[in-house]
Amino acid sequence: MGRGRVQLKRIENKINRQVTFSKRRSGLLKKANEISVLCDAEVGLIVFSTKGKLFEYATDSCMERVLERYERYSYAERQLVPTDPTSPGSWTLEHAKLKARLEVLQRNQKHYMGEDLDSLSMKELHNVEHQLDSALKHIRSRKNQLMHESISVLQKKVKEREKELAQQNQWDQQNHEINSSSFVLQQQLDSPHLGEAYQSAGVDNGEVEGANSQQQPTSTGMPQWMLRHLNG
Amino acid sequence: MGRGRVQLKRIENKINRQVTFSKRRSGLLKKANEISVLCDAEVGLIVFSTKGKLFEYATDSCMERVLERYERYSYAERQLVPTDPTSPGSWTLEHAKLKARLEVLQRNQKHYMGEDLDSLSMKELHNVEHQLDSALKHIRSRKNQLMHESISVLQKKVKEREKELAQQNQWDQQNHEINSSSFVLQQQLDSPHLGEAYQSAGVDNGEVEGANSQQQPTSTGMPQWMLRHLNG
DNA sequence: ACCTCTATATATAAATA
DNA sequence: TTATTTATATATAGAGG
Repeated sequence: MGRGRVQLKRIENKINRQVTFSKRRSGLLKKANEISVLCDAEVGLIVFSTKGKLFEYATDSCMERVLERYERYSYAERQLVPTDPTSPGSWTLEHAKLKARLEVLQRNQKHYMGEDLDSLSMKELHNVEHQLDSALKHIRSRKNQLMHESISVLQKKVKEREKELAQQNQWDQQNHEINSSSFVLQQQLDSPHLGEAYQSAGVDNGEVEGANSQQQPTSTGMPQWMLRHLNG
Repeated sequence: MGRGRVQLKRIENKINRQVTFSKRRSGLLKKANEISVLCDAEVGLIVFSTKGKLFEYATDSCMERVLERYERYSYAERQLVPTDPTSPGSWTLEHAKLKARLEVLQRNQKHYMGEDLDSLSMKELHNVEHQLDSALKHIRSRKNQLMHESISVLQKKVKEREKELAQQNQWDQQNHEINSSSFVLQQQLDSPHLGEAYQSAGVDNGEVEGANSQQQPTSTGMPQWMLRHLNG
């Protein structure tokens, strides 16, 4: 892409290689983000430059999560490190126990993530479903709580501001100035509809855009300023 | 790129999303390979589709090496698990890694069970909610599938029984005996309304894409006799 | 799901600042 | 190094098999 074709082989000129690396790296990260957002895919991208510098992209900025999932995915195939029988002692035992627990946890987690369901009976499916349903309720409740707390904080701030402005108005009274904007804001925050909006936003689609893509509009139904306030 | 511009947001049409995913995925893998070769970089790329299928690229086809390097790199910064200096060697490191992963998994699992939510930010809550919602859809879909299979089996059995009874009726014809109970049962299973009930009970067939979460009641709408049959 | 065929949108090599 | 410009090479959206 560009003025000249490029052979698919190492660029020998060091300067060109560095420049190309810089350009293509940003292009690659961009595309990784795009496919993640556009296609609802989970992506992890790791790039080490020749000199060993690290660049990375991960859906939701959480490489940990991607790698965990990757390891879980290829766990079954890889036979997880055939334990070395030569190294003796309780260390090996400890280690084996740990691995066993890890495996159990991972299997469970798979189920909680809706994967690997074929091995479950109908009854087990029922159990998991109930568990997840209950968890979802807790989570939505917690979200609601957070949102209400945020609203309280905001309201307090607005009232303080209201007070300040009132004082200022007093001072400016002789000039017959009227500050109407603060009144509008207060009304918005007092409106019961606002609270309802948050409630439905929480229940509705749990979609959250990738942390890396700040440009796009949110699909949560929440206004940007609210998300920004809440995300902290 | 292409005939129309594309907003950087999730493609809602699921067909288009899938097609775009396929195209962009190959493009992304290609570019990952190109930068790796051209610029002598070490690259690891992991992509999970919405449905959980894994695609990957790694320099020299060795994701293991890339991930190890990555962990080493970010270990230094993150000070994860201060290595015990008394017992040296890779064993300790391996062990520490295992423990760290176990801890992470346990923490995650708690979250997936709706516990220990206070430590989560709003964004993280959103993510967990989305994940659980998606998992629930998979589980309900799987349940549905099981139910349909069971129904097929039952129908087959009933038809066999029907045949047997028909023969018996032939033999008993001279006595003018009529077996009415089998007729009733056959009617129940043939009723189209029954099938519809199962369809609406779970997620409709394999579709898991729709992100919107209906906090539908956990109850499946299945009659007890069906459950009893399926639970085995 | 995957391929083909365009018209366009993007990415980027090379030159330049 | 990093940014801007420009000419081309690629990638890919949309439509149809």
